[in-house]
Amino acid sequence: MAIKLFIVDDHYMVIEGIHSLLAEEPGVEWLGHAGNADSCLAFLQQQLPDVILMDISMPGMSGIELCKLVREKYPSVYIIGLSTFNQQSYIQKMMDNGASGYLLKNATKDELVKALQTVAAGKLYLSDDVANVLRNSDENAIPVITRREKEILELIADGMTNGEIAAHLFISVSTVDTHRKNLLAKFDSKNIASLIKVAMQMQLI
Amino acid sequence: MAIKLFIVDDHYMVIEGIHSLLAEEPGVEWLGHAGNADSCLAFLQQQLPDVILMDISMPGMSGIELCKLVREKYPSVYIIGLSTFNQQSYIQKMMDNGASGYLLKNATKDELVKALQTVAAGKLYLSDDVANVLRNSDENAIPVITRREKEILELIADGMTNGEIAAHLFISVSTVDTHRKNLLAKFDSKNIASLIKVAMQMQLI
DNA sequence: AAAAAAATCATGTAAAAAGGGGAGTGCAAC
DNA sequence: GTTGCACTCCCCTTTTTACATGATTTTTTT
Repeated sequence: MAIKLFIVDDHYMVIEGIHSLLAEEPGVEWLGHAGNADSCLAFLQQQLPDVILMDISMPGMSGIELCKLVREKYPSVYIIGLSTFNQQSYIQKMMDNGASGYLLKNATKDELVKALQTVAAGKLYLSDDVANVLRNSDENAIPVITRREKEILELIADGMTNGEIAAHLFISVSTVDTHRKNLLAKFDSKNIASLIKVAMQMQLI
Repeated sequence: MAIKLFIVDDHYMVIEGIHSLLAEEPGVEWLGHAGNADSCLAFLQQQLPDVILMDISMPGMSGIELCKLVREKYPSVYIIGLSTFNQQSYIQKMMDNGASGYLLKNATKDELVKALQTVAAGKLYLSDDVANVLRNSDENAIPVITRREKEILELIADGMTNGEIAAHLFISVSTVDTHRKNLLAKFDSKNIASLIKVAMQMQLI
């Protein structure tokens, strides 16, 4: 039986490219595409594909969030993340949210077909590039930070001092200082400059 | 006469998408594609297209640099920048380096064709989205920083203190402090945290 | 209900950055 | 041949951060 495929990507050229690549492929049935999360969710109420190819960066709700939502509502639908760069932060979040695979947009037709078949069979598919990034993720693992810490991290990045943040959140300067210290420790940074740099590289800001 | 088109993009799916979109288009002649800057330059020694669609982010030499090189060597070849996001930093650099247009990868077929025709006629093409980003670039203009300032900015982002930077560059702490102050002024930031954030958003680090 | 994690607050010292000023040198463009 | 710019250096004051150490309360998880 053919694999029923749906695509969510806001880049028309990519959709057209995949469509064209798979047009001659007998084992794949093209159900359609969506340009954003809402269209995708609307489509799923009508019809369920076997596999969704999902871009991680989209306007509005990101693929990361959409992936979680879809997997909760429709556990039978497998998801393959799709993006241009292999940053561990993205891949990690996508896999944590229930994706079954991850493809880079420079993948070949063979990789694409293999990924679809592997994932449709209920297995995980990661290209070599992507797997390597995840393998080295021990050293570059994204620190687990709390809601409050993230909130304060963002205020710091906006240029606010401890005093300003304290006033803004109606808490004491000491508390802000503690959060700041915990952030530095979690990111293994010795000052705010490198903290901000690393946090931004990890897409946390 | 048909527009002779060449594409440089490391994303196979995008090349395939554009190829598919333009397959039925009579006014466009598909010369081929390259996956990186070197292949592109090699191709140009054999044959000159009228227009190159060029991805700005590629492994090895970026589209920004390649654009400059191609325009210097082959002024008759017009270039359209191509990327997934419309960040003023990218667009600006591309246009500064002689590009004749800029397309987002979510462009429609109509936009694509129009861009090709406009650019092939020697005019500039910017989609509305892109033009708006450039129009608002007065407020968000990228500060002009000197070589030394950039060097010091990067060391700051790596977590070094003024003293450490001074020792590293064999200059006095006062000098580093001056550069630091000038950086804060140029970026209109009141502390290093926001400086690093803004500089990273502008792709300067 | 107990255990674990998160959020809150405090005191104190030392180090670094922010903010203000002024000033000399070398180099390239006009 | 002077104007402008980049780079260099110094002094001073105030503010903010970094580091150490300890503790209470609230929330979440098991």
